Amino acid sequence: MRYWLLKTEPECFGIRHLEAAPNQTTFWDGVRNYQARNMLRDDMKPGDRVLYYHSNADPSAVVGTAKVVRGGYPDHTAQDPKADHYDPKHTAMNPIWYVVDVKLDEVFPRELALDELRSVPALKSMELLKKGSRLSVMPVTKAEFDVVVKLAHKRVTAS
DNA sequence: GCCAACGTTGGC
DNA sequence: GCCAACGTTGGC
Repeated sequence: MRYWLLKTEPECFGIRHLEAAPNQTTFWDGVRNYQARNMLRDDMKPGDRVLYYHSNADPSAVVGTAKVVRGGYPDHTAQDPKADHYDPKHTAMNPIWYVVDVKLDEVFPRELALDELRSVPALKSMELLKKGSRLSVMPVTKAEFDVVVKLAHKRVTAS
């Protein structure tokens, strides 16, 4: 089993959208970057765990967890000329872009904003926290995943 | 809105 | 295959 971090924008497909989706499941589409595509297509398998991250948010934060329920399969939205991420080079015969299905695990009792994550020594080498890391899919270690989940459940004491 | 950090494109 | 120009991402 592997561990991942997926980025969404809260207004676009935030964790509340996932929560409201039928069966709390949706396909995670719109990736148009080859490195990220390769991970979706080749590496993400049912049962993998996912940290759900909100980017361009106030504050940007990890807000919950999800599970991969279906591994990479072609992103049909790439074939829709009206879709945001339409790509004429993508066809049913020769798909370029891929999606996975994810199902909500948990909305964290509290968000873990970037600055808080940065303050945790165990997360120092987390991909998300590296300068210039822009991929919307990135691998996370089991240790990092566990630390983040634990932290989200830790009661915050007034300082 | 600024800007750094990438990725992609295309001329050569 | 190099590299400049351009586009996008995303934190701030």
